[in-house]
Amino acid sequence: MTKLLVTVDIVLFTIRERQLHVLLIRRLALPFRGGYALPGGFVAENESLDEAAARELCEETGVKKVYLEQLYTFGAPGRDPRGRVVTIAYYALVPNIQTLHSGTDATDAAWFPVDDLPKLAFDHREIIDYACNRIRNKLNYTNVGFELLPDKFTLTELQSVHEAISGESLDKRNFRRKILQQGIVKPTKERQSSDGRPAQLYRFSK
Amino acid sequence: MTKLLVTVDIVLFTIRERQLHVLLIRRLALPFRGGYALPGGFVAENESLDEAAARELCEETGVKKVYLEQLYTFGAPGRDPRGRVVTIAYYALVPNIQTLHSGTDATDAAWFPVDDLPKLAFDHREIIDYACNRIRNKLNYTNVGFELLPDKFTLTELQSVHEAISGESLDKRNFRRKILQQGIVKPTKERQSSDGRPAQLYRFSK
DNA sequence: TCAAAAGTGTTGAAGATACACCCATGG
DNA sequence: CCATGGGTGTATCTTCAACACTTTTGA
Repeated sequence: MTKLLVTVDIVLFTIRERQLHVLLIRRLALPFRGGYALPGGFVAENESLDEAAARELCEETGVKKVYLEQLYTFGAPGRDPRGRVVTIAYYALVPNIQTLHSGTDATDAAWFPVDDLPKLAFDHREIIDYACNRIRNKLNYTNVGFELLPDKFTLTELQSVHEAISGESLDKRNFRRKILQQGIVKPTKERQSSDGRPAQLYRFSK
Repeated sequence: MTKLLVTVDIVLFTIRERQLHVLLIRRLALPFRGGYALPGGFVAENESLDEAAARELCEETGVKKVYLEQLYTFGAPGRDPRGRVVTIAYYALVPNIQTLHSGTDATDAAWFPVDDLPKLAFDHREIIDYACNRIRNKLNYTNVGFELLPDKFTLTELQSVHEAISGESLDKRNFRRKILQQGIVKPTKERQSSDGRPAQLYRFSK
């Protein structure tokens, strides 16, 4: 009946410059002071795990109302030098536009591409790897990609999200046919102009 | 930095009479004394979560060396009347032959078909439902079915495992073709006699 | 008129599904 | 010889993969 320290850690993903990025914060406190780590913290006595994850994410990054899902629980005895700490890992998805208000706990919060990460505190590297695998698999059987895009988006942007996550490039025609056949997006009346021909903007239709 | 009680609970599956069953134990202690619950118990200070799950499963049911995989972590504040308890749920698979040595903690350990469960303690019903969904999904992209069979088995037995888990009946010829094409089983030199024509025994080839 | 990205169909291969009869054994 | 479960092939449909040119806009 020993009690243990219980934390939540969150792998927050976004897409920037066609690459999958995760948010890391610089630690102010020991251990690993000055090192990079995932946002997270201790679970309070009277909150659910999901609530704790949402609260910590908001406190440390200012990010609210995001797609948040439990990932896996890590509890190897040696994973935290302070003692026995069990952490319930979550992952979260946000579109790129969100601005990051650094909260009180964390100093610098910064985005890193998942295939160019700095040295990480604790077992957070392992947690990120696990999250990357999960999101890759999830892409194959769900429409999780929309959580990484703004309300309105072009099909090319959606394709680019899929490519960033899977790491493989897709055929434009096959991709568009598949998405449109599924009927999970509907066109808006707007178009997006950039460099060449303006693109139709779509919206996710649940 | 409050410490919480941390437990593991294990959903142990097997197939009996062409139906998916789970193992439940009758509780000796309060709360829910005399009620049915999943095997499980507190995580000790110096063991990993996987170790805790394997240990508790062995202590309460005598079952060793099984397929064991972490499922999900349940931690709603009101889920245990004794106070705040976070549980890391696991699921495990065993062939039917295993005999159950009731350990010291548990009295009656008994198998129940998953679609005819008694009233359960805590949120264990929710945990079992979650585990059933996981194993059903897992069947589609892995060879998890073999864990529920003895070393040697017939293709009809394997098919029956798939049918018990998915709840749908499969075409014999299509099923056999798919399994044999995958090359994941190899025939042994033995056959199994029962009522009609003896069946070829196969072995799983990693 | 040029550069840049959007948009659009067809064909072939592979995989999934539906379907019915003969075979080997024990009693 | 009969009951019981084991074992086998084919035709069709659906799904996935490969592949290149025309269109619209802004500069």
